[in-house]
Amino acid sequence: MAKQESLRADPCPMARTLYILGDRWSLLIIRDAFDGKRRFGDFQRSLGMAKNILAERLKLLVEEEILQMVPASDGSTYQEYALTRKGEELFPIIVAFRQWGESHMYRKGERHSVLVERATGKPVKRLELRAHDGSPLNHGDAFVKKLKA
Amino acid sequence: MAKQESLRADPCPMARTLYILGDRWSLLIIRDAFDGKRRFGDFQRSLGMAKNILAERLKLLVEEEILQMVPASDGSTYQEYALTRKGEELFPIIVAFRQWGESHMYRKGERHSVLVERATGKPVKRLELRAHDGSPLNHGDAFVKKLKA
DNA sequence: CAGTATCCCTCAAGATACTG
DNA sequence: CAGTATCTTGAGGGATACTG
Repeated sequence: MAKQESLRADPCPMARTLYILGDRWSLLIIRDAFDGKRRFGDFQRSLGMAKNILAERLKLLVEEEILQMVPASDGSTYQEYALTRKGEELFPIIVAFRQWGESHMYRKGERHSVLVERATGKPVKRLELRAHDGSPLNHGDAFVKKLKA
Repeated sequence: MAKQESLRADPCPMARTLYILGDRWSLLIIRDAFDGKRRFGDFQRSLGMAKNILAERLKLLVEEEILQMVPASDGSTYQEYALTRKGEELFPIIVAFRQWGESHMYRKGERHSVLVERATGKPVKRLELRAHDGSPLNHGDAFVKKLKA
């Protein structure tokens, strides 16, 4: 058990999403999933977190249909955790975090990993939001429209 | 006090970012900031969180130069919290969360708020990642390239 | 109004042992 | 190997009183 239930029913989409992802581990698990990890032990060794906590998080992520359990790709009897379509759609969140971190969380000269295009080997371009007319959409150019329940 | 120091020096940009944003409140504060809120009391009433916790979070966000304190826009003696450039660049993260939440955290028919373009009034388009050749970049098309320290 | 100072408590997280 | 079960700890968070 865990996780602040009040967020779950919040009217704001961000708050609801934070019910699942608003902690120190979930996004790192998902990062690892995008990185190709699928086995309980892979996550556990990669993240160095306690097994019961990992199990709890994985359970929530499966319940929320971000991960699904599938038969192991090798012949073994175990299950693996694979991203669902819903989980794959978290990719922009992961990339947004990565890119912001790359830009702002390193001292000059300090090296870090980079996300590159598989096809070209070039660093991935910045996530950009474009308006309907094709121009860049900045934060001042959008606002939240409240809808009545 | 608070916040897991180990993440702060992690080699992964995502992990470092989670040192600041990986909790249930920080991103909601920033969402409110994008929504135009600037005063301590605004945040406090909007989020309904304890004042000491809010003060703690605001302090970290100022230390990390995501918010800065500026003189109040009205004549009052108080300070306000404004997004820095670094803070404004969190916009894609906020939008990515919002859009994913809108797509996946509501039952069919359940209404929610929408982000619209100020100029056109149309809903903001999906954040998309494009490759250097202009084609859509999906999660399988990119990978993390490790750099040696 | 915008915080700070205390006190308290829950729960997220860790450690470890155990099981199919 | 992939978890579950237990126990413990500490930090994240809440409530409230106080201050410039």
